[in-house]
Amino acid sequence: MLDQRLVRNQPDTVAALLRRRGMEVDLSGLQTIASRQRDLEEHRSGLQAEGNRTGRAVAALIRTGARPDSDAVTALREQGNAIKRQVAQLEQEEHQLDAALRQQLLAYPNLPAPECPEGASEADNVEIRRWGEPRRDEAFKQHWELAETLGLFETERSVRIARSRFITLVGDGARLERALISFMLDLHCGRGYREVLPPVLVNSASLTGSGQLPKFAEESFRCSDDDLWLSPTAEVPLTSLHRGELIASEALPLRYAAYSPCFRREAGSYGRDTRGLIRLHQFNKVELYWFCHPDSSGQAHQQITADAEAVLQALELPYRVIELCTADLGFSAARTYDLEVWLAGAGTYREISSCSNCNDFQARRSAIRVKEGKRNRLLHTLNGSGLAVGRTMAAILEHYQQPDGSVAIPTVLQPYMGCEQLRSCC
RNA sequence: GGAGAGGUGGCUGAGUGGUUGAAAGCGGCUCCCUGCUAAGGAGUUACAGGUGGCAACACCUGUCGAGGGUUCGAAUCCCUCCCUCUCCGCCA
Repeated sequence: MLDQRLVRNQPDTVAALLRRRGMEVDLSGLQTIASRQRDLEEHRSGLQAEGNRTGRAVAALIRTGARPDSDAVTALREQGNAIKRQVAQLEQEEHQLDAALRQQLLAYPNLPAPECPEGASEADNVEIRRWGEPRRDEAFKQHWELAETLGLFETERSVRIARSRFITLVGDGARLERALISFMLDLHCGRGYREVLPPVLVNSASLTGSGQLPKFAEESFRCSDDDLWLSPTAEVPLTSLHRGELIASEALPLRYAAYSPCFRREAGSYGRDTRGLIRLHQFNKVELYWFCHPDSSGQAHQQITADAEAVLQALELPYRVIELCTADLGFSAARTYDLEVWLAGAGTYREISSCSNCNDFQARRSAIRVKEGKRNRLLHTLNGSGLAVGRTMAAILEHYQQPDGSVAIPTVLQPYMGCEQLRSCC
């Protein structure tokens, strides 16, 4: 959520920053509401002060022996009633303004960081670095072809169970998925992250706190009887893990690694990535999440990205790091690095992780602050996939495929798999 | 799901209509004292919004689970909701 003080005092600055994201907005209406709300609050609290004085005057009179039904007391009571009526009227208007203000503020995305490269579309994203050597061979198969030979998942039968864009992993496929999850969690926990296994159903307040609501309701599956939603990413429960809290600065940074299944409607992606593990309504992900001091989130962003890269490096999968330009930033992010893994079969780099600094955007929505001496400040939050598990499996299958149709298991995964390669079993 | 109990500051826990934003204790912080340690003494210690000030800070309003209501005045009375605990039932 944007800082309403910033909107009130410097609407032009805010509008200019939103313009960098490609949004043409007129904030004058919002500013008017914010200013009126403040004026109203000032007026109302002054009246309430007067009412409080009236109440104290009654108490003083009664204490000094005046009868409760005496003229002096009656007069004060009427005065109190008159004030109360005025306050009630002002409060009603103020509540309406509060609600309108919050509703509008919640709909605006985060402001891009100054370092975020300007751009008009994803074509303007900037490649930062590459790691590893992509394997290129026209004969390479795509991961779903390999998976079919190896018997790793069921496609048609998954439609029977749920519907399209759901997958059922079986045999070595199921085992490989589980191995990847364990491996990623072990790696991150060894590097200082605390493991979390969060609820998969989350309430509306949690989705609002991390930025999915109110704008992106159509992207999530909803259990409408209960004000619960299937979480689209562990970022949602992790943000709300500390929602409403005031945290001692010595406790920061808090770093969490959470495995969770993720559920997304993928509205508007009909026909894209219809085969394989790339785009599903349900997928597994290990998510990294930081609550950090507002002065150190820039550094933290480099670190969380490096932590996600560590997974790809350990698996020896070639990838590149892309910095998203202002036009391609997610709603809550001020700055984002995407990791794109090389898919040898598809012959292309595909997003496998997104590491974002959300600065105080989610912290303001979720009221998460740090206590620093006498002062309280909103802290900063960062999130990064470490990694999307299904896409990691796809990359492994394509990168480690052998001419004989088998797939080698990366060395670090072998203890988790109990084998060195996947072969057609049946 | 049924029956009961309860939600007060960082924590424990008083408080049933009038300077109670809240006793007391613990914890934290500052200072003093004592070779060190232990112990002791004094003070201080909630959050949000707003106004003024360069600032330290001062002042106003709100907040005792949330939202309504009664009253000149509510932590305290009434209503609704949420949550926690205990017992029973059900269940992996």
